[in-house]
Amino acid sequence: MNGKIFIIEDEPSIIQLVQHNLEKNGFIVSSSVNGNDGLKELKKFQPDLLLLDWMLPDLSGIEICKNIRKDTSIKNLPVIMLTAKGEEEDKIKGLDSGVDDYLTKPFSFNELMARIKAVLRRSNPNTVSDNLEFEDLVLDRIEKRVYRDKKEIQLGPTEFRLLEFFLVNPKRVYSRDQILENVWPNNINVESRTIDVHIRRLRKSINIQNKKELIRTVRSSGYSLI
Amino acid sequence: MNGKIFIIEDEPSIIQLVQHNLEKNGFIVSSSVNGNDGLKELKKFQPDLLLLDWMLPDLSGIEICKNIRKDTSIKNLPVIMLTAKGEEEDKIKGLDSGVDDYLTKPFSFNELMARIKAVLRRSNPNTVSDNLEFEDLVLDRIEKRVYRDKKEIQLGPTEFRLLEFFLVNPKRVYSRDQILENVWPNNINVESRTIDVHIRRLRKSINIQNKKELIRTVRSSGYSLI
DNA sequence: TTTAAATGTTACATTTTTGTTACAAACTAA
DNA sequence: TTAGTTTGTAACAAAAATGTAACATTTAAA
Repeated sequence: MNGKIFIIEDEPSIIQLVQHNLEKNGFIVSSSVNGNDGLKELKKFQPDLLLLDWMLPDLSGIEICKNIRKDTSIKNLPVIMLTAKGEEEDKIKGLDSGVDDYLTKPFSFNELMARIKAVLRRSNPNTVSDNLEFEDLVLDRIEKRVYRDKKEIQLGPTEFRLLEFFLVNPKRVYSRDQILENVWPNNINVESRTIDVHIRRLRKSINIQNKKELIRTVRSSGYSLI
Repeated sequence: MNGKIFIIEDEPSIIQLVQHNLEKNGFIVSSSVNGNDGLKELKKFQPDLLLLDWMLPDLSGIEICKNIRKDTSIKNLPVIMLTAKGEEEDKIKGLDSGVDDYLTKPFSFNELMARIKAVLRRSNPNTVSDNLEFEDLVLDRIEKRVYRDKKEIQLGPTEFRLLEFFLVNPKRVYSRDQILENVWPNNINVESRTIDVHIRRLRKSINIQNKKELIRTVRSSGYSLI
């Protein structure tokens, strides 16, 4: 699970509890204790979902939600409203203001988590593309493509995995053993010299004229990107 | 407000109440009192949303929902679960099975209405057109037809599901395992080699002269549209 | 400068993966 | 039923990827 969640809620204890648990679940979380600041920071933070308290010192959650639905840049932001108001008419008012889901306090974190997942599943069906980039090199894990200087490069499977591995920590130097462990299927035995050959093939593939060499050899240590 | 809603619920009094009120609100409604019939009629009816009871004489609502999420032709159908089970763990189990929202009986019609609107607001913008398109390829899910370059193409059932699956995320590369999971009926075992043959058949079918190949082979990874 | 170790480069046999065809079994509609 | 589709798999062909050996070059230390 990954994604960014923003919280607008004036009670610090709730923020703390929710934020801590969300982070434990792999989310990146930011928050604000009032409506006006919240709206501003929200736009900077670009969350995938908003947890919104109804009762706030300045704006009400309802007003905030209506604002969001009118603002083209964040119009489709999924919102879950958290509130002590459990009356039927409150729920209806809340949902009618454009909220995606509605949860009455006190709530269990597990139910909140389940609802967050349900809402994200619906609104974020296409996982965001996760590309690995370094200088003018781009590796698209979804489409399995690699570009240098915006032009596509054809790599063999091992070259691809090798490059993918390096791109996670570009400048880090990896020993041949580390490369073997991470790039080759488990329990397979190849000589360490084999790596050199694949490095050579990868070099050949990603090299283009008038561009600097991207793979650095560190004598007696291994290789890294640079 | 318009749209089609299907109800699977074994208690006639609830069906009657909900159906009547929904129709008063401009929805077209159809229903079924058990799971197996419900699933079949559902596909014919092509609703925009499903109201699903948890406890049914044959299948449970949870099972139905899981079935829906695995069936490519109705995978994205929004589901609201109606149930007497109000315990926290039930809610979580329900939401985790792929349900979009969860409402405990007894509920007011107005709250149901508000939740229906909230779910439709979220899910409908993406589902506007039931056609999947990519370049000059068009797949009509309602009429089950496929066109290339505006001319109709005849596909076998598996070819159709395969193409439908690829068209949801055209450029994404899928492994044979992923394809198997999503395109073949559940709990069926076919060899991964079988996919290759169906890919070949699909290629043959959608290929026309002077047009580029649409299916890309990514060696040791799988296939994608391109 | 000399020497040994490390790394670069190339070629090639082997293995793996994929394409293609054919065929029998399962399924469907008339 | 029967005739026609659809489906899964086997078998072989073709293509691509892989590992290793052999030799060349570079590097760093003596």
